[in-house]
Order: sequence, then structure tokens, then C-alpha cells
Amino acid sequence: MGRASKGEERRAQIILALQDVMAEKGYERASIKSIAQAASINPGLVHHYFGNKQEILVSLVEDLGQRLHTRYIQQIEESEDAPRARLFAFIDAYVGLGPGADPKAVACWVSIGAEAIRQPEVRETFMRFMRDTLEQIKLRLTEVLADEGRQITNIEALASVLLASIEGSYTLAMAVPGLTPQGYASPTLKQMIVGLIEQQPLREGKESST
Amino acid sequence: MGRASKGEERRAQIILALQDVMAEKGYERASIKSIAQAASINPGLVHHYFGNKQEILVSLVEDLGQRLHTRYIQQIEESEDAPRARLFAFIDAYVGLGPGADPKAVACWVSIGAEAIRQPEVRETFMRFMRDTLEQIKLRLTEVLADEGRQITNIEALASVLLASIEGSYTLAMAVPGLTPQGYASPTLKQMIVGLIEQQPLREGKESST
DNA sequence: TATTTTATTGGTTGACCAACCAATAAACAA
DNA sequence: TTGTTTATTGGTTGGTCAACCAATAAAATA
Repeated sequence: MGRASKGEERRAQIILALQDVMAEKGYERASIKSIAQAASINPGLVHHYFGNKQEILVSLVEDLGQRLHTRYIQQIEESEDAPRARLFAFIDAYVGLGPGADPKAVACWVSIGAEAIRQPEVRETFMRFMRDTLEQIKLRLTEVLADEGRQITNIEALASVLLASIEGSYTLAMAVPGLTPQGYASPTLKQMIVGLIEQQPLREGKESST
Repeated sequence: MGRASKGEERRAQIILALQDVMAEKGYERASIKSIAQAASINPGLVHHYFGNKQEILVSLVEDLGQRLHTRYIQQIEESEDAPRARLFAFIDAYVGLGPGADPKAVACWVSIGAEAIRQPEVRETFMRFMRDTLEQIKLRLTEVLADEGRQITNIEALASVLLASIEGSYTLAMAVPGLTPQGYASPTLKQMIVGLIEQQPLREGKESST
């Protein structure tokens, strides 16, 4: 690898600028001009680094997905070496508050979910991330069920409902702030997933380890 | 008196037209012209019935909220006269498939959630509906907990997580179709809420009725 | 009473506008 | 070469407007 080109810097700068403007005005209202302004560069320069506006959005989706994944890896590394702890680490990474939570990023993520409905290129990138995330949830869940001597069935549905809860908590947090209790999400989602786990039938000849 | 008022008809026609266009293109891309086209009326006429584009959107939010509420009332009336059945009726009304489910409406609802972040007038209407819905969930939950001899605590958090799950299931259904199992939402959400209920401590001197 | 006129109100139209947009490309600089 | 600026393109946007049309009920007439 050669030395970092200025190109990558600029690209990152533009992507972050889109995040800032989009958090405030949404995607369609985020004009190239306003993005350039937020990035403190000349409007014409934007099209030197991105073919069109949508490319910036797709890059932002990748960037936000990467950030979430990084938080997840960090939480896993910091967590106890136990299946439930790792499952909880996932939840903390995705809905936990604290210094890692970024309101602008969450606001963008909600808008991206809506844009993904209509724009195939955005949907593709968004979907890839969601698919990977769903796989991680299934992994963590399977691990817990195995450890606690429960049947590994219905994993797809259980994982889906957890993923949906996370996505929904973003929407609620941004669109109806104050309606839901402060900091409810992380502990209640954990409670929810525990409730689902404990409804899973025990395997034959096994007992729950808890 | 002048000529008979055709106003309400026309208004409803325009609101439905926004729903159709918005489901396909999103809010910002739904131009007055395209809305008028979908409603088979003259573009200039739109501003005779609505002061601006946002007013149409706010009316659509009210309309969609009303439709959901109506489904809920119907489900409640058709349900057994038991607390759990009524809670399940709520879930069926909000995420159940079948003839009542309207993909266009769901697509719009996801976009509205995103628009509500930025547009105060939209947020106000959206929030009023969400607040009412949350109250209904709390009502149904309290009823179940009382009936099953469990402590009535933590209701806000439990209700919030159910509401978030519903909202999130809309986003997943529209933005990443096929990623989650067909028809998982309704049964798994019921399973989820049962799991949460059964984690609530029993009241002193009482036993669960199930 | 029966019929016609008139005034009023609401419904509809298409042209119009200033503002804004994404994107292009050529000129310029390091 | 690579990065940056400037100027411009062709198009769309939400919203306004003056004018015209349709329906109604009350007033005037027969």
C-alpha cells in the first residue's frame, strides 16, 4: 500500500458531511451544495470524488455499518467469555447508550432504512449489512441455546424479532423522543431475548445450566 | 349558498394519491405534479385543497393512523373476551398479514417515521398516534398482568419494546424483503411478549391463572 | 303557485415564476 | 498528474395567479 492519498481523506470528509446534513434535512434535501458547505470544500469538487449523489449515500451506508460492526467487535472483546455475555454484548453494541452512541448516525440510519425501500443500490448495501447482522445474532443465539441445553429451533424468527426491535428502537428514539423511557432499550431487549430463550424447550436428557 | 362542496372527496383523493406516489418514490420525490397525475386532477387544484405539500403528508399520517386504529378495534371485537386474547388481537391488528395488510401503506409509514425526525408538524401528528398506541399497549399489558396475578411494574419499558418491535418489523419487511421469514412477526411477537410477561414476578399470595 | 333571473360561492384550469437542483466540462493550480 | 475552481447546462420544483366554469338558493317575475 502506498501512502494515504488525499482522495480517501476527501471522500471520508464528504461522506461525513452527508451524514451531518442528512441528519438535519434528510437525503433528498441534502444538496450537493450543502454537503460541500458542511465539508468546507467547493461544490464542484464533490463530483470529482463521487460520480453522483447516490454513491455518497451508499458509501455512508457502508461507513455506518462498519462503525456498528466495530462497536460490536469491541464489546465482544470486552465481554466475559460466556454465551449470554456475548449475546448481551451484541445488544449493548447496537442499542447501548454511552459515548459510542451518535444521534446523527442513528438519524441517518433511520432515513437510510426508508431510502432502501426505493433505491435498489442503497437496498443492496443495506441488505448485505442486515444479512450479516442477522447471521451474527443467529450465531450468538445458537451458542446460548446450546450452552443452556435448549433446542436449536426457530432461530430465524427469534433473530428476526431481535433485529426488528433494534431497528424499531432507532425509529422511536429519533422520531418520538421522550415517548419511551430513557435507556429502556438495552435492558429490556435483554429481558426480551431471555424470555424467548427460556421458552425454548429443553433438549432430551439435558438441564438448563442456569 | 354556492355549489355543493366536493371538498372532502377531493381531499381524500389527493391523500390517497400521495400514498401511492410516496410508496413508489418517497416523500420528497412525490411532486405536486405526480400527485395530481395519480389523482387524475389538475396540478393547480392541489393547492386549492391543501395549503402546501406538507399538509397533505400530515393528513396522510392521520389517515394511516386511523386505518390502523380501526383494524385494532375490529380485531378486539372479534377476539375472545380474555386479556391475553385482547393483547394478541392488538398484535394481529398491527403486524398481521392477510387482507388488511397494505404494502403501500406500510412503505409510507416507514418513510413517515423518517420524515417525522425532521419535520415538526409531521412529528407532532406521528407522535400523537404513537402515544395513543403506547397507551393501548399498556392497557392490554396491565390487564394481562392483573389477570395472571403478576406485578404491574416496568410497564412503560415492556410496552415500548413491543412498539419498537412492530415499527422495526415494518422497516425490515419493506427494506430487506425476504431476509426475515414469511409471517414470522405476529407469532414471534406474541411469543416475545409472553416471555416478558412470564418474567414478571408474581404478586404476594397469588398464583398465575395459567 | 310556478318559472325565470341573478348573485354568490366553490371548483377548475393552464400559464407562470423564481429558486433550486445534479451534473458537466473547461480552465486553472500545485 | 492530481486537485480545485468557476461557469454553465438543462431540467424540475413548490407555489401563485387571473380567469373561467358549474351548481346552488334566494329574489324577482309571471
